Amino acid sequence: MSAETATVAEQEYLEIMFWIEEAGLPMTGANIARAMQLSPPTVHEMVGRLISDGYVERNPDKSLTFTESGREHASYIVRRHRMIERFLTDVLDIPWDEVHEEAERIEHAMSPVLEEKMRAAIGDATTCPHGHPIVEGIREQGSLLADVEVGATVVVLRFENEAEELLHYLRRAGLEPGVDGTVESSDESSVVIASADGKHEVSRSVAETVSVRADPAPPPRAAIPEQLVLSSDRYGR
Amino acid sequence: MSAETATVAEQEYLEIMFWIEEAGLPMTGANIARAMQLSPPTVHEMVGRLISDGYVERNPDKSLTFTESGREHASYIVRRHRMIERFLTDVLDIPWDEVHEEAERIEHAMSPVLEEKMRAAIGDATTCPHGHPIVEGIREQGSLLADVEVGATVVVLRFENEAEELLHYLRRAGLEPGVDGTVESSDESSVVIASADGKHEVSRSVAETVSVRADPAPPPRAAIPEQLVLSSDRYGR
DNA sequence: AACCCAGATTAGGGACGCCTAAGAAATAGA
DNA sequence: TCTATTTCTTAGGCGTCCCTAATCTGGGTT
Repeated sequence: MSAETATVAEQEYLEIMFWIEEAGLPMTGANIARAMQLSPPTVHEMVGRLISDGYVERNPDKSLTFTESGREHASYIVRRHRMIERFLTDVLDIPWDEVHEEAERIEHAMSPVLEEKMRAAIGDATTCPHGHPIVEGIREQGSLLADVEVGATVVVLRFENEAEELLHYLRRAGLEPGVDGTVESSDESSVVIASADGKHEVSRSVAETVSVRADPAPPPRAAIPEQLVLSSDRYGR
Repeated sequence: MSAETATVAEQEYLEIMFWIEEAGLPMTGANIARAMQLSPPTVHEMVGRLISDGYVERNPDKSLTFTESGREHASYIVRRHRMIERFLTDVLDIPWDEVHEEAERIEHAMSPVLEEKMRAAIGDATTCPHGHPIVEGIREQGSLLADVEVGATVVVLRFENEAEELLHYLRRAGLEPGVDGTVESSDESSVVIASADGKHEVSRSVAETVSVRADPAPPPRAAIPEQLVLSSDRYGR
């Protein structure tokens, strides 16, 4: 219950936890450890600090919940991260599949003045280059590309997983937020979107990390898929 | 003799040491401690690391000297710092008396890609906003404003001390690199430059931290003044 | 010669963030 | 229900970077 300001490491935890919550995954130590590639004891220790700093609470079932303050902090940090990504692509012309880790590093070294100037420089952009909202409350739910039936028209909303390897793959496939077209095929191995600038094929597992606006829209998924899972012990963001 | 890359802290030491050397002050533990506002034992310990990493050597008289590699590293870091300052003023429109500390923070969090893009964004600028060279070998020696005789014409080359408080003072006085005029008066308490846009008055002690091109030029100083000293136990940069 | 001083060095800690090893608890399968 | 797997937690460490207290050293002072 102290902390004038969260440390850099604390901010990184809050950021990851916000992603986990947003993705609908259970906010647990194990999931944080996987997402951050850290050992469970390390995460356990840090979660303890986050609790004593009043950002997080432990539920009876051991899962974690943000406090009011914690969610606000986390949300602010994540939105700032996205704003920086937008700055890096729009102002500095860095490819959108390379900005996530860059933003990760510089976001903890910026003064409020620099942040303000960056915001001014990106104009009225409201999403990060991967389609996530910079401002609150404008997130369109959408559907997962993997669930859309053949023949439906789709518009790519965003990429739910920002692991750089995945983004490289998506960029090579020619997909990015805003791309629109028709689902030409969809089977166990891959999904193909046909759009004005050609066909875009991605593996089915990757299609589970791409949110789209679809018409007709598929029925909502009963259970949220583990969109973030890169492998059994590795999540992306 | 290891270190694939210097740690953030090591880089900060190398940076300060480069400034100290450039200013002609003896490179000693005591001076580093004063410049960085750290305790002598802390500095001693880190200097030990810099030595074992091959950046620095200890002379018989206890003073320090860069190795070839050390000076290269330090020079690179300092020039990158100045490039970032230029980026912050020219691209993001941050006042030049606020960019030093900002650059200090973000310079250690940038990838080579970001660095390249920043360089591209500043165009052909060759100095930082305080007049220091971004590229090697273009440093004009100049004279200290405090030494220039009344009536001489002067062009401000650079500010030798980048302590933010000093920069604020200089900015309020309307001085910045490139300003030209005539020394209107110079006494124990202050120096006044008259230029097209009005008169600029600075205290004599501050005038000892301002390098100018003067005509006629004063004779070179026998001993270099402690341009960096802010107070007995505090140096600026 | 006894002294004083700045600077260098040694000794002993501390906070933070990370780890491995190993035990405890809970959940899921068979 | 009983075991197997996963998750949580405790214990004990490590590296980096910082600190205070105290001692050592090489010059100058008086």
